Amino acid sequence: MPEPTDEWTPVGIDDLEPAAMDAVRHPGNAHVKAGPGAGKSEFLAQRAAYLLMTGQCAPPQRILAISFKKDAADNLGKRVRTRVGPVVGRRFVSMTFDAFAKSMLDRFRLCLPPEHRPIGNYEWIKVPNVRGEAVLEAHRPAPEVTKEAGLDFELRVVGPHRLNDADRPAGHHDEEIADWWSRNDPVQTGQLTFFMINRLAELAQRASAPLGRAVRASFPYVFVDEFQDTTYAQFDLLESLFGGSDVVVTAVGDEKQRIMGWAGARPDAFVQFASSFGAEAFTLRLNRRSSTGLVALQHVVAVSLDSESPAVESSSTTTIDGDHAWIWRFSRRRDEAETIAAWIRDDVAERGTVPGDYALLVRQKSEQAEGEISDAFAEVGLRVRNDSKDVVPGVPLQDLLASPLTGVVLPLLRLMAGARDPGAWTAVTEHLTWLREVDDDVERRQVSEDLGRHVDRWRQSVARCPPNEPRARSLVDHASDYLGGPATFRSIHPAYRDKWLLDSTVDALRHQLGRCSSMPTWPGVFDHFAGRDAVSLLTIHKSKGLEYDTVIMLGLDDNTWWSHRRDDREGASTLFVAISRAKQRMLFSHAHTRGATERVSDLYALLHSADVREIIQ
DNA sequence: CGCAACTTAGTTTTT
DNA sequence: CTAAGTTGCG
Repeated sequence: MPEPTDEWTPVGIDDLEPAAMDAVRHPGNAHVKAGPGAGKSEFLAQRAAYLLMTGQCAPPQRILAISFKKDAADNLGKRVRTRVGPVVGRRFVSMTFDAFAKSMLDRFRLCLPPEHRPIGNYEWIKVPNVRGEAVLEAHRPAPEVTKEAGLDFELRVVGPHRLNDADRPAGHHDEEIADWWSRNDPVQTGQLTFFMINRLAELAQRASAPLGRAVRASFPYVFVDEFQDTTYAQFDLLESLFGGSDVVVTAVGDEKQRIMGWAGARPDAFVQFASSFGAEAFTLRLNRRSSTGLVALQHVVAVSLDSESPAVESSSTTTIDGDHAWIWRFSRRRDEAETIAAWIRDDVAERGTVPGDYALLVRQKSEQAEGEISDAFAEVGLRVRNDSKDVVPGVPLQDLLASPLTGVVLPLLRLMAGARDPGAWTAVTEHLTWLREVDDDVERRQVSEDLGRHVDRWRQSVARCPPNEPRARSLVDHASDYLGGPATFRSIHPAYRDKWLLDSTVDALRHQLGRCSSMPTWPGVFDHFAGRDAVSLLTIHKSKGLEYDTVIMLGLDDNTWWSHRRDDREGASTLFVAISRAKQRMLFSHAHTRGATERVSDLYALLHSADVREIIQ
């Protein structure tokens, strides 16, 4: 392996802050603490570029990048490909934790001892067949702890424990845990939850040393994003596979953004990682996203979460006049929706922004919020787009837009519609040069010319017909054929080896483009599809990792925050995630008919202490 | 059968 | 907390 080199410079960007530069070149395990806007994905992309392009990670070795959500995994893969190109980019494998665990189980199922070996075509189920009540009833005469009942039993009681762990000291829940596994026996039922898949994957690699060696040999470098949200099962899988080995693990995250505790995230993931992987700590201190005023607001909330929270410097410029944050008080929800809609309309007109620069964040039930506000928005000519809604079953719009398929089909369609878009041109030619295994300039020019001819021919024909649904749908097939068809996508993107995912994504693309075909012009159809013409509506959880010019948080009230307790750190973290999505402006909206502000008064106090003023309508 | 009383999920991942 | 679903009584 080549020695780490000092001569390397970042690819495609001007520079990285010194701590990021050090972490990029760090030869061992590292945990990188990066607050909002610190450029986590750029850091990971640069580290990937460094490892892949300096030969530290030489073919056929690959980098494994693990994220929690599909859109995050896709976006990271995309970022790396823009930095290292599509050919080298193929050695960067970006997938979700669950997809990784599932691929391990599917490949190495036969390594499991027979009593734990599920059938090959097992079925994935959302919740276990036998819930906690049945187990508790059998083992505790009077089940006193209701918190552990129901679905929480899998999460909280069984969750932290490895399967068949001989080294584990005996504990008082052992019999209950064994009972839960036997009642939900995947061998008998052929039905597995993702938790079970994770635990079985971990057991499979523990049961077979060659399995672990095979994975470690192909992936000498591993990235884990959003590490603060790692569950016990996920942590154990990482530790069993990579702990104490030659594999270099880079964990990135921000403890202040840990908002998945209720879903089983272990609160001490970073501390555990530091101790069992001997990881060195790096802290990024720049915020490239938010203006100085918003960074100051974020810092107040950050300090309430962690009194040692370091000062962060903003490297973004302020583009607005007046307040960067305020609390808006309304009596009725209708007033709230109408005032916000009119305000966005005026702000767009005044500042030359687009509706896509604005996001409405809710804590839960985005569909319900959509029903409550979309009429008021329509009245001022604004559309609201619910990113979490499924386009076709299993494919939310958020995932469709981030998908690699959309990433190349949409640029091609834009070119066909007559766009002069260098970014779109690059995306398509890179796909084609990879597809045709082109590596010299003459052939590259031929690919370009062929694309030019093709795009022209299309402009002469279909582009002259007005958009309608059948035309829009057939365009997707046409573009996909020109790009090499489904087989190509399957060979380029490991995720599409799953036939269901590829088929559903193509279907979703057809469907969504069909829906957008009511626009009068083709460029209009594609803009509408990309969603820049609509205000986004999403939950705070789904907004993690995203950014908007202006963020409006709806419903900071007792009813929406029913589970909030004073000084609950997860509540403050949720607020922190919401606030830190905003680049220029952060608004908090409260409608009195939705609930009081007693229970959440500590959160209001926090905002007041950061000099956020109230405007009473 | 119909209604009242009671319980549970909500914020995520995943085919 | 609310909304939706389940149980059980008359």
